[in-house]
Amino acid sequence: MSRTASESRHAMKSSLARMLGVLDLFSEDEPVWTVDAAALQLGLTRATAYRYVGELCGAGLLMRVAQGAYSLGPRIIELDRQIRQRDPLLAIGGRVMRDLLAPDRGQVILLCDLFRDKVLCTHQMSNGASLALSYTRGRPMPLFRGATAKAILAHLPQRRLMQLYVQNQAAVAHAGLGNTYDEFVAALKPLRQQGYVVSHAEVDPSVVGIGVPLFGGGRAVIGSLSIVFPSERYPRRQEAHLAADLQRASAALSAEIGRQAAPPRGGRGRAAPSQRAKPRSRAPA
Amino acid sequence: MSRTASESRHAMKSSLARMLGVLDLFSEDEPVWTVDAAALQLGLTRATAYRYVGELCGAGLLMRVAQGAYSLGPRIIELDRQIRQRDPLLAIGGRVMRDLLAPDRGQVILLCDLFRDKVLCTHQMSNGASLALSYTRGRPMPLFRGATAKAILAHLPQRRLMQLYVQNQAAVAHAGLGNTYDEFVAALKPLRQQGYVVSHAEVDPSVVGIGVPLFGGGRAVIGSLSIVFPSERYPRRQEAHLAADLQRASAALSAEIGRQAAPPRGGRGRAAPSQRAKPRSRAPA
DNA sequence: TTCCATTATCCCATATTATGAGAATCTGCA
DNA sequence: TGCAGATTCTCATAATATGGGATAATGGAA
Repeated sequence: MSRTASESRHAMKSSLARMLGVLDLFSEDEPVWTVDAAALQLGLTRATAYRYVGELCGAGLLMRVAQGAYSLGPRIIELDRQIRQRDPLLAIGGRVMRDLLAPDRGQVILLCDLFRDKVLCTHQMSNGASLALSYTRGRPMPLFRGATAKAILAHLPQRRLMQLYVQNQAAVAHAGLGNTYDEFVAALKPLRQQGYVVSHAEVDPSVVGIGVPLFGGGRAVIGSLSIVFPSERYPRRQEAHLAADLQRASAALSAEIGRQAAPPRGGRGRAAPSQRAKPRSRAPA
Repeated sequence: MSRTASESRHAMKSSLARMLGVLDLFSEDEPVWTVDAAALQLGLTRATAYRYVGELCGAGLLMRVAQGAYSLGPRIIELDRQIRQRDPLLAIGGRVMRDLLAPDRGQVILLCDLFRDKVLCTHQMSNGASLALSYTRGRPMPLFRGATAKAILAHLPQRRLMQLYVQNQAAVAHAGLGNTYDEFVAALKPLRQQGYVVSHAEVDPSVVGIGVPLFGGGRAVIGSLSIVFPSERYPRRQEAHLAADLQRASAALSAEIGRQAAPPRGGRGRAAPSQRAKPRSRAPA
């Protein structure tokens, strides 16, 4: 493992990753940054920090709101719209999600992604102005509480579970998922086998949720699909039915997604990438 | 200008920019991409394309939805929420925007950014379910039609106007802003001098809008603030009043933003970056 | 199950390109 | 008008991104 003499400074992330790290600085507490502050925080040179910020501004991911003041940029909003409009999951899942709203009992349908050891709600659907949930679009939630989260958790591969456990021992215990790794795994097993998870007021009081995992491509979980009721209107009798509906929806989603990916073939297959004639004008150098 | 022997391939954009270019591929028509297709489209090697996509997935800006299928990722949704929650413009402008909704006439308040020769609506505020506008949050709109757009256009620096003109001669003419550059500039002058722009059904039929520019830091326009009415409820009498209100709001916004940026000083100044004690754990190297 | 077409990762020498230090310039507020 | 801070430049150097192709994983079909 002889590394000539580099290390010392950067945690050997590629410069690409280092630059994207700038985006992580912008939090609810500190939504506006100075280039110098960012440089300091990330251990970058002033020059480099200016270069990064410059690039990111050029891409619209950052924006200069005033002299020495940068914040997240408009491109993010544009990209978000692109997702709302054409996210493949939503495109496919839209119908099935709407179907689940059928008998209106104040329920909300959530489509969530697994992201960085967190659950992130990416799409939300309801009949009207509905119950105030902690799960808001775009808000990362912990992976250990609530049906939405556990539906994912229960299907994570061993390796990942182990990592998660050692890094979140306290949270796991606090969520009642066991005081040892073995207990943790044992607690998840029935959830995985059952194929769906029901939770009562684990995240928000007076809220009941049913969640099922969502598989992308092969076997890997990429998120979950769940339905959430205000507990006083929760149709307990139909729990199994609802769960089955969710599972069916999830399966349809996974299948369809697999199909979307398919057609690199030249035939009639359409959908995917399909490099059009490429008329983009580029300086021919 | 001797450049040893590089050029030929990349349009001499930094690798950072090249990588971010991947994000631009995802459009409404093609929301899912194969790595190979992306490589082809952008003129990248397979290896490099995989590296870029890998990085972007790591940052959550992209996501692998299935084998060989990538789409925009959840981090974008998270960042968008961060903006909705804490965008400095919105944070400051929230109150003034709300005030403008006071006598409910079905109006909508728009906060837009200038972005890449387009107007991009970043925040939208209304009383209830309201008129269907072409201006949707995150949708880029042309710079030549509508009060929202022209309010920005009228205050762009000469250089920028010239560029814009040569690249959009047809659009300018079609918008009735002149058939020569001089006419174009002449058409904008009164709008700039008046300080606000009123438009009738220029973007959507039966819609009237009043827009004022928004200045960031120094003199540069960074966006616009506008109010939009269904034309049958438009209070023509109060046009001047409304415009003045908007201008006041805009001025307040600009001023406050300038303040936000200020306090790199150690004193009582708070707000901005303020590198806190920095307890973040980093390998001390 | 086995096979096949793709997708994805690895490897490593090389050159491209990002980097850092500080001077020079610009900016906007007082 | 002046000044402090913000931003851009310059350039030599080292770091590291690149590319080509071999290799390994993957998932669907037979």
